[in-house]
Amino acid sequence: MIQLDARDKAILLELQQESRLSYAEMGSRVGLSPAAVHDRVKKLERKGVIRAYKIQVDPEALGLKLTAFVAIRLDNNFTGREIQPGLEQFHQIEEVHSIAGENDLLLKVRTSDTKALEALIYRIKAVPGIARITSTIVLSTALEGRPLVPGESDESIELR
Amino acid sequence: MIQLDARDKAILLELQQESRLSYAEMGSRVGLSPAAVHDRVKKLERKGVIRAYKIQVDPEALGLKLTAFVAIRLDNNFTGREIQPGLEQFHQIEEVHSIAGENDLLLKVRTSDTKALEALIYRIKAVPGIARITSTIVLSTALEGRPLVPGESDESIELR
DNA sequence: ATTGAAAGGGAAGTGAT
DNA sequence: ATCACTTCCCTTTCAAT
Repeated sequence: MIQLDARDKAILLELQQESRLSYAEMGSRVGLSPAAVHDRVKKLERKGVIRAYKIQVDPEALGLKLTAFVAIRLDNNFTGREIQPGLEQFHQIEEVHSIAGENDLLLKVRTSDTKALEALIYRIKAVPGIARITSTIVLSTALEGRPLVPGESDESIELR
Repeated sequence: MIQLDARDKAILLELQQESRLSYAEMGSRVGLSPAAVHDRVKKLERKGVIRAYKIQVDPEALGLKLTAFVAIRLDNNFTGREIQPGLEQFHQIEEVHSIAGENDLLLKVRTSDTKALEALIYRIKAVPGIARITSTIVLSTALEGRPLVPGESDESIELR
């Protein structure tokens, strides 16, 4: 695993919230010179810790007023890996997770409305290997896109 | 709702994948001058279509090797809104959705391992109003952080 | 990791179509 | 509303210490 010191973590935390900060501004926040911050950021990019620079868009502004989680159970002779290409074609699918439990896949999807969700579900059902679909509609989203905080190796010691 | 033309959508699609593009580069991609792109981006920021500029971090690099979805059922006399402040304190919670169905809330959480997840679940259980927790562990993630594509108002016509 | 210098890009204003 | 151009200033980038 990659070693990150407190300053790397501080930099990552800042950039997860506002990636357009100048190196000077970042430097004064974490206590480093602009060039030093620059070096660290470039290293984090090279190591793949920073995967991409993106914008977060308001889904509603794009007309995507409905979010849903779609759980999929596969036929016994299919794997998630085989199904995946058939799912990628649907741009409404934002995430695809392989999961443990009753179902095999969990998708996060966004559509304009229930009608579009219905259409999407029918098309997903047509993908070979899919046995059952269970959809859960999101009524509202309280938190989303929170910055990831590095896992402390001793988070569990508070269990007693 | 905000009106977005084809060029706005093209700009948003590009920025969702790479937000550090120069206005010159963006302009040549969508067929506009740098200044025109600049104007549009600023407008999209002002309208709130662009919510934030962020980096996407590799969770594993931060030691977050476990992702899970935690479904919560509330006691009948509690609402999701009342519970939310009690959940925000846990930085391991990346998303909180209020949902329809058997459960009331669906959380996306990230921890370093199963032990840390166990500790988190116990602490969530201590939040007043929470009746039952059902956790689903993510085995692998095939897709995540896909760009949102504007919802076409006629997506459902393919249903027949 | 800091300093300093050079190159590039962003922001804002202008006038014109 | 877009374009082409110009200006200034900040930022990025890379060299050297």
